[in-house]
Amino acid sequence: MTTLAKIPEAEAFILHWGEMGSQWGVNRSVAQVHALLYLSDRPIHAEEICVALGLARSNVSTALKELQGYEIVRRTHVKGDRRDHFLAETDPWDLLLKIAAERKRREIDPTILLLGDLVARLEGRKDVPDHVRQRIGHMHQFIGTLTSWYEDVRRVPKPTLIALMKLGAKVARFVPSRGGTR
Amino acid sequence: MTTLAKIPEAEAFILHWGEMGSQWGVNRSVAQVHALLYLSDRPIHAEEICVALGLARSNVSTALKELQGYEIVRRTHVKGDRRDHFLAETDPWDLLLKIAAERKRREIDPTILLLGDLVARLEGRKDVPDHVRQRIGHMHQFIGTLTSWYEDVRRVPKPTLIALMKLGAKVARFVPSRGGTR
DNA sequence: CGGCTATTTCTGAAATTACAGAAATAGGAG
DNA sequence: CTCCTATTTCTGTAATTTCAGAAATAGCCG
Repeated sequence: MTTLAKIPEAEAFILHWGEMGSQWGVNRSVAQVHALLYLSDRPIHAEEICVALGLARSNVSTALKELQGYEIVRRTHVKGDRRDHFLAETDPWDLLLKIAAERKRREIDPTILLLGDLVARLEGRKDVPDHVRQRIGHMHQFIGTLTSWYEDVRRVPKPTLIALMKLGAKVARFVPSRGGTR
Repeated sequence: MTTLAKIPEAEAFILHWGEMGSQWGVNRSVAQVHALLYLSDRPIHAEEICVALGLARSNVSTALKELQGYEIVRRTHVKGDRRDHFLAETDPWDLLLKIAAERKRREIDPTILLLGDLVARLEGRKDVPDHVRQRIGHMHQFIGTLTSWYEDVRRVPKPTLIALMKLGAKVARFVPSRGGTR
């Protein structure tokens, strides 16, 4: 199988994945390289990725480093070939968790730090309208709540998590003294 | 209060919000306009936004249209002034739900359609490796599961949702025949 | 240690995106 | 209906980002 990008359906998947990436702040090439590896059942070396996607070697190199930063792609070696080969995470659930973890680290954590700092600086200031202090405070709290919820659920074993998702709104029944799904 | 962007803390918030936006695929100016309105306790007209943020009138116009598309900013009118004024959603939770709804509509729904189409085209094809069909199928299913979970929980009343979040991993206790949080 | 290949970093060019100002349009007031 | 102001759309320019190829580095093998 040397022709992944020659299968029109695989190509469509890869291109769409690239577009999705760029709409969510991930470099298009990075997303395409990921999609290619996701569809591959064997480790691929950088040069092959270049050919398959029509990207420059340098960009593929950067993309691979980025994907390894997310821990959704890892290096392996193929016997008798000293080039690095690359392999992607294939479980979509793991993929989501890994991406979430890294984006939290890169973007959410610094945001919480900044907002915390702003809240501290605004404390007891007479020259700043109350509602400004309050709204920055609310946002800080909200993101903090979401984040600790995330930290909580990411430790739940995957099968339990999947079971919970399938329950969907039914979990609302277990909220003390509440009716449930309206 | 005509000096929101003159408060260094407010300015820092607005600038950071803009950066966050661009990391998540939202135009920086759009995010900044939103941040300004979020911090304001009164409706603001377009010209004032331009001055406060140093953006071109045209970009502010585009940004406002975009924010109204997300339904997180709405037009109002101030007595004795025939210019449009704008006001932002102030509840972070509503904000998140509105943004999620719109991004689902714009990006996730089309993705599910595409993947569904690819899955259909790959059905029973002998010239495509099994694992390609399977992986596209898995991704299709996964995104579908996430989406129906989302459709489920977005109907849950906000207070219940907040209570559920605070429960965090404890909800795992209610998953039938599972131990819970490990 | 010298040659060879793989990989990463650097640099200028190409493409994309954001922008300001001008022009066009819309819509109320008189 | 005409004038006047607000708003949106259009257009050329500026800034940013992406990219390919070149140069530099690293690391094996004989």
